[in-house]
Amino acid sequence: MKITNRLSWKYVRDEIHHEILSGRYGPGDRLPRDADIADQLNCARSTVQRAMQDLSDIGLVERRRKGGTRVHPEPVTRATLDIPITRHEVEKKGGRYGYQLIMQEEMSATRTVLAAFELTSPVSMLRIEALHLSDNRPYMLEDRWVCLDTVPEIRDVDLKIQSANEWLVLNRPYSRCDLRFYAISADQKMSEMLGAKIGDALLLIERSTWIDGAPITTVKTITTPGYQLLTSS
Amino acid sequence: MKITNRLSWKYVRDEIHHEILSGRYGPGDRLPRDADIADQLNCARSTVQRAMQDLSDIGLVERRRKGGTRVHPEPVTRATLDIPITRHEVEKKGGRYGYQLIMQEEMSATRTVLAAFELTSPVSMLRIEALHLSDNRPYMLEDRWVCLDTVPEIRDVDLKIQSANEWLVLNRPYSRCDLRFYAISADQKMSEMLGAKIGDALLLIERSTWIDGAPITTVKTITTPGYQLLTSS
DNA sequence: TGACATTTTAAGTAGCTACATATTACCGTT
DNA sequence: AACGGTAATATGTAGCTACTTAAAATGTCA
Repeated sequence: MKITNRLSWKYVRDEIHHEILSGRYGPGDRLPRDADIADQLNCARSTVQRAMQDLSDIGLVERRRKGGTRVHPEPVTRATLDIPITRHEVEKKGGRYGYQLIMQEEMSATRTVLAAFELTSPVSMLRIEALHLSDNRPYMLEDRWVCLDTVPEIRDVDLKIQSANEWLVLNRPYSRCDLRFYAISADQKMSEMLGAKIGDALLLIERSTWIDGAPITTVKTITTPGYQLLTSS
Repeated sequence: MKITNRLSWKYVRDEIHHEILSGRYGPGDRLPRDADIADQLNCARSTVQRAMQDLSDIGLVERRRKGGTRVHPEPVTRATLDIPITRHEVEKKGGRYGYQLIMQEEMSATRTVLAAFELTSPVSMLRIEALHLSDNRPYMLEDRWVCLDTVPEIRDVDLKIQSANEWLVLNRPYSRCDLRFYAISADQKMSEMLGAKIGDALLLIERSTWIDGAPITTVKTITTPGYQLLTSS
């Protein structure tokens, strides 16, 4: 049985992380050069490079050619959010998923929608309103605009059967995605749709996607009162 | 002038990404093995490995030893959020930062707070309420609990001068951070503090941090009506 | 002293080899 | 057909070398 004396780059990463956590290096402090750390830990520079890359990715350190590596002077809390397909989200929570198409209509994009896509000239779009259900109770209301120039095939999809959410995610990968979170008060229509009271505070998630610069879809999803969005890790 | 015919791993990554975006490979489909892609693109397997690692990180593909690489069958929207120190956030938006300590008191953690930390036995904590200002107007209200066992030094910090937010981020790195987003209606107190109307929908961000399993702090931040949280890019 | 060019440095990238490890695939036995 | 052990295989990790590149440090000259 050979005991591996090789170091994984994750070990090296954690070693450096701990050095920082311990207070040995504070915000703005410069760390030794990769080669020296490699020397000290008796591993290759490439291993340290990989470890440092990761620490840089999570925002803990800042690396610059010639400048060396230093602990990030303005630490940020960096979090990763996973937003799944709504059907999967409901089913993962143990609910039975349901879906209702409220309306669908071809029309020209409003100024608000154009703004979300950073466009100025008018574009023809498919506007969709739909309600996602969990165990026959309202779960999420979605107000979606799909760009017909970019995704003409959406016209051939029966949105009474399959949700635009799922069809798009499965068939139209994106290269850019902007997210926006804020709170709104339920108006008359929302409260009816979601079974909430008028004035209830609701979390709104707005998402816009592009493929190579061309707009795909922008959607506002509103969830029932009390809904919480959590980080993945 | 020598033109570099070397491929950057990012180029390889984007190449593969485009193959997926183009529809050549759909959700669940298996991609060629790294070695073959390397062959085809005339680069080293390690370059493909790096590219694939990245695609795996963003959740686009799934990789398994021997199983090969396949396009993620349940695509998720993966977003990265950066939450900066509040002072930096205000200053970046061009506001003049201000800060008021509302109250600070040593007390035992409530059940809610213990639950946030996944604890059961009582812990003594420092409870802090503070208001962050932008150009002398309310910007963010924070309701914080700091674990005195883990961070006894907080007692020596003059929280009337320096915000706990900033002191903690700069002096107490964490190894785990949970985030939670939801919407609430402004009550009497919140509306007074934030200059909002009672019932206004507000975005609440809850954040709890640990260091090697020991709780550091949990904080609820409430921002003024209309506040939006955006993804970094 | 200040502006500008040159050198030096430390990280970034790429390629190669070698070996580790987790699964899948296969085959023989019962 | 069910089971179990073995081989095959694709990705993961580590180390090495070589070269590239951005930027800091230094030196030079007006």
